[in-house]
Amino acid sequence: MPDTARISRIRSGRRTDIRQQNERLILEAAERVFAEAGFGGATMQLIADMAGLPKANLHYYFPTKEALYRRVVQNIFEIWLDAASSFDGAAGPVEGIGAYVRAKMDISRRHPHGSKVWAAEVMHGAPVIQDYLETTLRAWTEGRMAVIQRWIDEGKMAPIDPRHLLYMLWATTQHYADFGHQIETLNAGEALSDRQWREATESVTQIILRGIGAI
Amino acid sequence: MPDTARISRIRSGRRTDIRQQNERLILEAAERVFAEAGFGGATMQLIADMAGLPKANLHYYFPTKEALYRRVVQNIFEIWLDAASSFDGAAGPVEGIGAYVRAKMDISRRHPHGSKVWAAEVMHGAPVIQDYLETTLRAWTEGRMAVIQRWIDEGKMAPIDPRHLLYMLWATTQHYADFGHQIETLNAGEALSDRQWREATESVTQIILRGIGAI
DNA sequence: TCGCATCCTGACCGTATGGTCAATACGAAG
DNA sequence: CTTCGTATTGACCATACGGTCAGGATGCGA
Repeated sequence: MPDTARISRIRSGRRTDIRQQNERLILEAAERVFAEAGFGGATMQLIADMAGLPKANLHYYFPTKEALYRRVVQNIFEIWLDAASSFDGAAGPVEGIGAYVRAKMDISRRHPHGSKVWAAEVMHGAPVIQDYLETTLRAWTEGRMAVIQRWIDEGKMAPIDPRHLLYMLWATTQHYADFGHQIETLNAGEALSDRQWREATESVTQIILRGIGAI
Repeated sequence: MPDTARISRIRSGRRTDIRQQNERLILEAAERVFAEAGFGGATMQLIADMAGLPKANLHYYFPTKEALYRRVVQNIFEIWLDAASSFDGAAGPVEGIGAYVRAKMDISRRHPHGSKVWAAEVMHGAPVIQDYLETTLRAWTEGRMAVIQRWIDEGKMAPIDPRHLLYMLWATTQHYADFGHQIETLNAGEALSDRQWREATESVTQIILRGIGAI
């Protein structure tokens, strides 16, 4: 029924806007609350207050707390996977890994809440995204490991175990989001400035690129 | 009243054993449950079941859930600080950082639950250990930064920002505990073997030591 | 055996939370 | 103005949870 579909889409143009806007509002609030309180510590009431909506309205858009949480985790996972593009099409480790570190540090700065939700989800045994780990993430990882191995074979870097290099990249970049509070405390209670973020990115990139013998 | 104190200590020798044993039992169960479910998701009932004690008994030894949680976090913090000794008295970065990485990887393997509880606590804004961060951790960090800076001045390693090097050490080593489930999933669902732990430690050590120009 | 401190625990309570629902408001189309 | 699908919301409910408490068990010293 292309007709009714089109009509419905046209007719509900305004309504669709409301739906999208409210869903976005709720998802942003949820991301923050889940990150700061954890799944168990987060309450629908708190998310509702932060989104400026009555609690019952949340259940109109998301049937359960778990469904809302699931969407938040999925959103993060997609953002996170997008950074993969920085890795691809690079001639060697200096460009590829350099770009990847920069992209991931950028995500840590722009989506600290999302990174924390992801970290907590994995720490709890990945109850809702286990299948993603086993399919998408595993495939992604194997693909990049192959790329790194090729660089090694081509003599563009030292013979490092690609797996542990990837873990190191993830750990180091995500640390600036997940442990942002600790870093801030050790920075005299101040959030990192633009300059400090640049220095952090630079330090990480330098140590790793030199560490794998690409410089 | 040293007399009564001594008498009491002697008389309750057996009782003290019971107390210590039960507290340890509860703390171990709590560490596991807090790590797997988070503070909000953990229930006293679940901890009690895992410890093999009735719930009311938990409240006999620990007045509140928060008090129990606080003890768990403090325990981890102490274990974690002990790894500092590996850092001290080292002639240079190869010995010092090498030993530190080995010690921290060992902690990640032996106390994965503790590491996760610590990570979650920091991610939530360190509600119960903020003062530790501002005092003990800050002092510890500044001390090690000075050591690293000295090594740099002595030409034993490249001029890396000591702060970001420390963050990198923490991030990388703790990743093997905090994201252990993800690592396991990417390892065909198998926990890392002795050999794989050794390889991981070796990879991390190699990349970092080469990355800071100490090799 | 008795007294006493420690330890144990089933039953209970107040509260907070996720979720439901019926009633209502809204707004576009005809 | 009427109709109808969508969006809104206050009131409500069942449940689960942290915490309490009174009564009892245990075991050691005198």
